[in-house]
Amino acid sequence: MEGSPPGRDAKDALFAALASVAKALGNGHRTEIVDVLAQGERQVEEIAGEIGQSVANTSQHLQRLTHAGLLRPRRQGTRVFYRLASERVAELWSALRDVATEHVAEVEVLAAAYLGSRDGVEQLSAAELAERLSEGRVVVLDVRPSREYEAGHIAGAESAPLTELPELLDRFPETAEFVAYCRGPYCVYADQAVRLLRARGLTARRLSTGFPEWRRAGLPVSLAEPADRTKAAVTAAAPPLSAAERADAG
Amino acid sequence: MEGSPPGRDAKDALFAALASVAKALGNGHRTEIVDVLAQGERQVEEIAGEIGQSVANTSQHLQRLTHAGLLRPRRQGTRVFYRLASERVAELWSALRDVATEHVAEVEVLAAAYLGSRDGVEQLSAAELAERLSEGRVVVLDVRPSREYEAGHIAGAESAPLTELPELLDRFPETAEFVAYCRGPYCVYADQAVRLLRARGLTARRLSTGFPEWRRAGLPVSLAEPADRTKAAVTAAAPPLSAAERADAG
DNA sequence: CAAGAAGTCAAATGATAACTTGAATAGATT
DNA sequence: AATCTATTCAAGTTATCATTTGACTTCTTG
Repeated sequence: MEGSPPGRDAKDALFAALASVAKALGNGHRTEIVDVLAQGERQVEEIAGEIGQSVANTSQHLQRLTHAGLLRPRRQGTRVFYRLASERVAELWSALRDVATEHVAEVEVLAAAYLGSRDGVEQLSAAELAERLSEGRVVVLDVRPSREYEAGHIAGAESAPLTELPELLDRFPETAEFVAYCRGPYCVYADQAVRLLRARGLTARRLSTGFPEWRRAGLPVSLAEPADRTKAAVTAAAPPLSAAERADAG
Repeated sequence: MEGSPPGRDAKDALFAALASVAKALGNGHRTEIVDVLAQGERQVEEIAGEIGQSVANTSQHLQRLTHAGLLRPRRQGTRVFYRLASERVAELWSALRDVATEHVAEVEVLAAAYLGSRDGVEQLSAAELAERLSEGRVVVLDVRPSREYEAGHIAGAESAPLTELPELLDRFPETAEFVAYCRGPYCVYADQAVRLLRARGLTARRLSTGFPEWRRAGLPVSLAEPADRTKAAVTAAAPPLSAAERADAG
């Protein structure tokens, strides 16, 4: 081997640092964490429940994500709330997910295995939904846990967590055109909601993406007051999601 | 531990598959490869030279990137040309780089160590350059190796590889406003060109990003004919970059 | 068909990652 | 101060990764 050109070590170090961010995302549990945190901040135990891992292990994953610059923790008493470091982290996650969807054939198979057959689950793009919404022609159902709805939702959407969905249906005319959405393209709630509605003979589709993508696209939303201090206190006072609520969420 | 909720394994498998793409980018040499291939296709030995690694090792990295869906190889005789699987892969790389730049403090330090002091190297955004360019007020210098210029460059730019830059300067008026660009924000060529020009008392700045970002922004470019077959033959017939040309490129 | 060139494969080694378990903080509550 | 709770730290095990070396395959050229 001939001698390395000058700057080789510095260049390697620079690119290794750039790659460190990808490394942090290079684990299924950690991508799941980012996906959850794209909906809003969470404390360690809640995240552990979402990803089905021990608290200790989850804590280590959270540390790695934090050191990689992807998360920003916030202490409050004995609790630590984690959130994405910025909106661009959510954009990075979307870009990653889209490339994987487009170029990794395996993803399609695994998505079908997780979400169930998508035969009867017709999709709708954000642009299409925005148009129909402005014409008042649809009933939009946010099927995420109610806490996520409260933190922010598509303007005009109704909160309809899956468990409560059947009882809520009386409110709407049978001829309504329903659109369900949840956390993102690989969130099961929306698929399940559409299947439930269609099984009752109603017209229903799902938004192809989720709330974070909708908001980033600059489409109309209703957000919780950005008064962080007081809002944070309220959030902390609320009970964490029950095991039933968070189990198997996507 | 209580039993896992149904769908947990399937969900883990799905997110692991999504994370596999990040894993592929989670190595400095592989991010360097992606950065190089964002300029156009290359054969294995050239890539090995660019990243300063053995051909065998480079080949393995290329395999990993390919299996992750990020690259698409093309055989031609005994040679194998690698290219990015799609434009979105380049977008993913940009998103990753931007998040790292924004949130990893270390990057700034390492960039300074690699690129040298940026005190005298003023930057210019793509939007600013586009405006000045349309008014004909600047001389735009593409300081990448000439082969990359030929594959595609900013409309109106002159090819000025660093080694030839000094001799080319006679062509331009001393009062000209120079803007240099190369592969991306962490490409050394542009910084070196700006320092060289300024040392001669000329007015020079660098484009803050690089050619791939310019093209993706939809700004005006000159591209080699997209007649892939014939063009590929021509490219293959051309000699690979010399060690001097590719050494220390960024 | 033999020789050469470009890539890939396979085995071996040292380094890093993921998860579990049990202990240690740090702030809240009594 | 003593106790409780949420989170983090530390150690240990098994698995995966990066790199080198040398052999192997495949296509081209004489």
